[in-house]
Amino acid sequence: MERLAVLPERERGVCCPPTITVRPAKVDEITEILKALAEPTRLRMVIALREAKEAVCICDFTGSFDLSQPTVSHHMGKLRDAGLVEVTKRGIWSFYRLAPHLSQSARRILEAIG
Amino acid sequence: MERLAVLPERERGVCCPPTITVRPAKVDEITEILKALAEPTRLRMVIALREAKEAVCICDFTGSFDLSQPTVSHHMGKLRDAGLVEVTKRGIWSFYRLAPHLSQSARRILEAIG
DNA sequence: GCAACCCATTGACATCTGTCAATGGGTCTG
DNA sequence: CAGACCCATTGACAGATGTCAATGGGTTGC
Repeated sequence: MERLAVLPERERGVCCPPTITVRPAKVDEITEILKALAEPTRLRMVIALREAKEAVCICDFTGSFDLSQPTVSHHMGKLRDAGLVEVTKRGIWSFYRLAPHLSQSARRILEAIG
Repeated sequence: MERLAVLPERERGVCCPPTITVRPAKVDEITEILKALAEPTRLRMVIALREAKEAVCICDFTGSFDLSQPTVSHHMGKLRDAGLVEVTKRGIWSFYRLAPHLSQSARRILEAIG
């Protein structure tokens, strides 16, 4: 009721394009980060890496997630493509951690989730 | 180099499942929010609504985004399904605003973007 | 050298997603 | 009432995405 009162007055055929202050490049950057995180497995991976004291290898995730190893590897690759995680190989293992130099956007989003 | 030193020691065949502290229900909730935002058009819509003083109608977005009206409506429907926006109809217009009672997760993510 | 192990890539497949044209419902003006 | 306007839904289609089996490369231990 009272809420209707604050609706703007409008005239037929006249629209009011909203002001978009964000630069298109930034929209794309944030979208890429959000796309990487908008999947349950990848979200759990990132949260786990955020909490982890040490780097985590693929076999650790393969053991705890109910997914095949290629699928786990595929998701980690997406996170890597988005620049959110970093890999270090030693011996037969690939150890992953959150990227140390994340953009401010990425850092803020990672802090906001979970 | 020095980074290798902090890699955990591992034994073949023995993996260390990472600790997942987040509840599965919360993972799903956050994933749904991120999925809704992980698209350029919807991200711009949400940012515009966040900046807007007044509610915004579909025709406003249709005018400024280079997309057909059904597509704009489709994206707004996704934001509505995710509970991020709220609609009030008056006359021939549908006015959208950010949902007034967002979950804490949603609020934190919305603050982190843009 | 050989077998076991870890991991990434490829190929294949079903599902999801973004887009538009067409349509129809609802509302206002003349 | 008739026409113009705003919007949501439907149907259709191309492209992206998540998943696994199969494969191969690289490394370690025997």
